[in-house]
Order: sequence, then C-alpha cells, then structure tokens
Amino acid sequence: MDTPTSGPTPAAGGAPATPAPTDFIRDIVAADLQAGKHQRIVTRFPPEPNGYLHIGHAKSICLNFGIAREFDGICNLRMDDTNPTKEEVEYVDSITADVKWLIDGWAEDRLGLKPAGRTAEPATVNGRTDYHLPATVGAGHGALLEPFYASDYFQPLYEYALELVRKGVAYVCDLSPEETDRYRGSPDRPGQDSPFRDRSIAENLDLFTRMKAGEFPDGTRTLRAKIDMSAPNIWLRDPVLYRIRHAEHHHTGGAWCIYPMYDFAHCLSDYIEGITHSICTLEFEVHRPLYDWILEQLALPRPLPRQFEFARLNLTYTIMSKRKLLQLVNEKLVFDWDDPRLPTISGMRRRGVTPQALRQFAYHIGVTKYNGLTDVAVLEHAIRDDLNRRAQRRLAVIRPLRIVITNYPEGQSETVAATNNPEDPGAGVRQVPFGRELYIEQDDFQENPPPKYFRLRPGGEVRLKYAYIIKCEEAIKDAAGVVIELRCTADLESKRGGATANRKVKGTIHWVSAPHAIEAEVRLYDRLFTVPEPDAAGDFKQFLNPHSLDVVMARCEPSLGEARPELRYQFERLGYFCLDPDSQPSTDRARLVFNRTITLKDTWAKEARRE
RNA sequence: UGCCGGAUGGUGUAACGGUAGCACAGCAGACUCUGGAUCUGUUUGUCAUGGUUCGAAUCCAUGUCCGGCAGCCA
Repeated sequence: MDTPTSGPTPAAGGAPATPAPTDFIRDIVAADLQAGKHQRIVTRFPPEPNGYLHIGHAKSICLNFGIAREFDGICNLRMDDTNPTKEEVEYVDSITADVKWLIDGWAEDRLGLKPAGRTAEPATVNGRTDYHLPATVGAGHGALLEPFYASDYFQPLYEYALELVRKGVAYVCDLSPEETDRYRGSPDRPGQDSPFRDRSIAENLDLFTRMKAGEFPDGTRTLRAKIDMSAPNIWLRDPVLYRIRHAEHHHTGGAWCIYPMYDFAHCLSDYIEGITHSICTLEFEVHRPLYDWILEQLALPRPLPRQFEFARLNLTYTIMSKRKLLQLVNEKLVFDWDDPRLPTISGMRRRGVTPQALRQFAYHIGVTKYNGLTDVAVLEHAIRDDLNRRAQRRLAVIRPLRIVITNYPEGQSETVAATNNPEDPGAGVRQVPFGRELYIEQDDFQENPPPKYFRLRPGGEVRLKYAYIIKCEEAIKDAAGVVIELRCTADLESKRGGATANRKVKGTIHWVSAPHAIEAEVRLYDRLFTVPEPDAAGDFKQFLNPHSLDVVMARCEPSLGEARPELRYQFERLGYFCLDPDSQPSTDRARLVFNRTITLKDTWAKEARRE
C-alpha cells in the first residue's frame, strides 16, 4: 500500500513495499479512467459531525484517499451536516484532525479542501445555471483552507428544490410524521398517495417559500419528491426532501429553518464538488435509485457522480456504532472519546497505534460487498508488526520484586550496553545502570514452577538481559508468606565479552537497577468487551470487560525520563508503550504516564493456560 | 410472503472458463541474551442440486442460508 505500482511514491516509515491494492471499486475506477470518462478522479470522505471517527471510518478514509493517490486524484473532506440537532463543532474539529493524522505522509497531498468561508456560487455552463465548487489541493495557497460543508450548499440546494417544484416533481405535504409513516405502506404492501400530492405548482411554490420563511412550526410540513407510492423500493415512495427545524446550526447559525434530508443533499453535494465516484457503505445501496433520480431530474450541465457501495468494517470484541460509543462516553463508562480502549481513531492514537499500522490493517482486510466480521487479531497483528519495526527497546518492571546480588560489591555500580532496536541496527545502543540491588518482574520468579518454566526458581539460573547470569540462592518472605525479596549470586564473568558469556541458560529476564530506577504510572489496557460480538444480542454494556484498564506504578530505566510523546517504546518482554498526554514535562515534579498499546505475543501464556 | 445485495478453510480476502493462492488465527519444529522477532513445515475451503463445456469457484437454472431497506437520522 505504501508503494503502489501505479506511482513512484517511496515506502513510508521504513515499511516494506506492498503491491497496490485491488478490489472491485478500484477496478471500476481504473475502467472509467481507461474509458476516458473522467479527466481526474475525485472521491470524498463525508462524515456527519455527530461523533468521533472510528476504525470503520479509517477503512473508508484509506479507500477514498487510497484511490485518490493511486489514480492521481483528489479526495474531498466534507462535513455532511444537514441535521442541526445532532452536530457540533467539536466533532468537526476532531474529524478534521483525525483525517489529517491518518493520511499524513501518505495522501496529505490528495486532501481536497476549500478556502475558508467559500460557498458554491452560481455560474453559467452550457446556458444553464450551475453550482460548482472544485477543491483546492494542499496548503500554501495563501488562503486559509477548511473542509467542505454540505451546509455551505443550502442556498443552491434550495434553488434545486425550487426547480423540482417548478417541474412538478416535488410537492409540499401537510401530513404529520405519523401519517407520513402510515401512508408509506410497508415493504410488502404499497403506499398510498398523500392527499396533498396534487397541489398546483403555484401553491407548492408558495408553501415551500413560506416554509423557508419560517411561517410553519416544526413537523407540520415537508417537501417531498413526487415519484411512486407503489414503488417496490421504499425510498422511491415520495421521499421527504426537506423538513422544518427551527434550530441553530453549528455552521450556518440561524440562517435556515428548513434543512435538506441526506438523500437530497448528498447527491447534489457530490455534484457541486465534481465528485466522480461517491463511495459509501452497503446500507445506502437501496438509496442509489433515489440518488440517481434526483440528479437526473435536474438536467445538470456537468457529468454526474456515481455511487458505489462496499461493506462496512465489523471487528470482534468491540462496537462500531456511533450511537453506542456516544453512550459509553455519556455514561462515563469510558473517560472520553479518546479513551485508549475505544476503537475511535483518537483513542487508538492516544493508545499508541500509528497511522501506518491502521493503513496496513485497512490494506489487509480489503474491500468487498460481503458483510463479514473481522477478527481483531488482524488489527493486533498490524499494530505489532509496525511497532516491532519502529519501537525503541527499554527496560521497565511493571510489578517489581526486589533482588540483591550478594556477591556484587556494595556501593558499586556500572553501566551495560543495551540495544535500542534489534530490528534497526542504526538505532544504536544506550548505557543502562546496573548494581547490587535490582527489581525484576514478580512473574519471573516462581517458588514451585510448572514444567517448562524457564525463569527464576530457587536454586535456578537465569540471564539478566544485557548483564549477568544470576542464581537464586534464597527467597525471603514476609509474615504472610509472600516472597518479598530474592538473594542471588551472579556469575561475574558471564557479561557480554566475559569468559562465561556464552554459557547457555534457558531464560533471559528484564530488570532495573533499584537506586537508579524512575517511577512511572503505567496504564494496562485490555479488550473493552469480553465477548466477540457485544452487539449481537441484548445490552452490549453487560459485556463490558471489568478489567479493561489496570493502573500500576512501574520502575523504569532512567533513560525513560526523557521519553518523547512522538516515539514508541517496547518495554522488553512486556509490550509496546507510549507516553500519555497526561504526563508532565520533565521538571522536579515530573509525572510520567505510559499507555500500553499492546502486549508482545505471549506463547508462554498459552502454554500455561493449556495445563 | 416486496425490493436490493451477498455466500471460497476458524476469520478476512485472491483466482475475471485452465494447478483454489495469500494474510490472520491454529498446530508442529528450528533459532534466539525479549517464551518477542525471524525461519521451516502443516491441519482446514468453493452453500446445494442440476445444466452448458474437453474443462466451472467463475457461465445458466432452481433452491438454501445470511445481510440491508418501512426516520421529518446519516
């Protein structure tokens, strides 16, 4: 994905070259280009600003921006903001930031924006009034750029609606919402014509104008397309085009009290922006005839956009519904939209997942019309694969057990050389302090270990990574019988370069020098849900994992005091970690907070479970 | 019982009338100063039944199962 065969873009972030993806949508785009249908491909990513973006949106972003970069096109970012009661600027801002983060270094030169404040102005094309707002690509135009907004087209949309009325294919209907439902019929029973269906064009014009002027309360009238109340496709049974909402809009303020419906706004927004391929998810498939109907009725002078549908992403052990994510946030079951346990883009970013990993994941799952359920293990693999290549290795002990090397001179210390990244020799080495008193992981000692346990046991030997082989001579317990300290001896010749350096011991464990260690809060995350399909039946909240967050105080090697928020770390043998924004910069009151992005694969855990 | 769409190993995805492949997961082994990484091997699949064809996952027919659609949400 980072090196499409159709372009010379070099691999990003050291990721290996991957062939350009192919799928049925890219096939269509390639064929359309081949047939000379378009001079330039324009796609769009059109979220509604009513929540934060999640990994399902990431799939769509990768598809739409991926097509733009592979076919030398553009992908517009557009707020699909036609419902003032659900949308907020906070969401506009988070969406914009998340998109930019995800495409950075990959397709940021394909991001279609427009000068701030610009709306679609009428022009004359082939003797017809036309509205066209082509994208400005990339920054540096002097002008401040912003995303597109469907709400910037409210005036053109209103003009188009008037045209449908004048043409006699749209009418003002006085039915209440409940009556409208009843008249619509059901999937296997045709609907009935509204009693207001045959109003004169003049009356419709008058009424629609007065709707816009604010003469009628919410819910009293709608503008409807006049299509066919007996159509087998429900969306062709005189769908509502406009409804009355006396509500403040986050982008247009109080300018309007009638708002277009999705079906009316979307196809025309696509047209206005010159979109060639309007790619959406499967549930809009039945809307496509309406999408086409509206555009065709208006006899527009430029080429029409075409809609294509693909299957949205479903992932095991999580939920994707914006409504349910909002519920978790509102009910404080998670801290916020960027809670690292959430599948939101901002949550995953905070957790330490990189954009490269997300893109690689999108590449691997592909694009089809089959509505499946993707194993979260595919995501986890993409994350580990990416982090393994980029993470700086560090030593940190999450649940400390004190040990004393009795034959190491008191008061003495030294430093040992530690490899920063075995996957990247260029990353070099660092010096880590070593001394008589250390911390090791509680898990790395067992008094009565099971078979095949390679770590420390009474009388047993283990290698301290980058340092000496030690032998456990004695386990000291407290009054309750729990082991609180280990007395060990070291083979002082077994350090790298020493006489017995090549002695084989079965286990190697990590450690930290006790007097040099710095403390850090470490947040250990696990799956948010305990079942693969929390959405499947009943209340998803009953499947919340009570152990999805565990906070511990870890002892870390001193170099972690200079940890940087943009870097990724592997705490050796534990997992991948990154600095959380809750951390305070290194002052005398420094506070370090790390998030565990993901554990290392643990085949021992599997082995232990098997018993 | 209306309309639209879909069905390939456990999961996701390729094969576009010519040897069913890849990834994840699983299993077995090698290697390892991370029980990580890496490497090797390996179990498991074309929804069913007919038809066309020298040859069908692919084309046709019938059936089965699954998903979506009845907001003045998107």
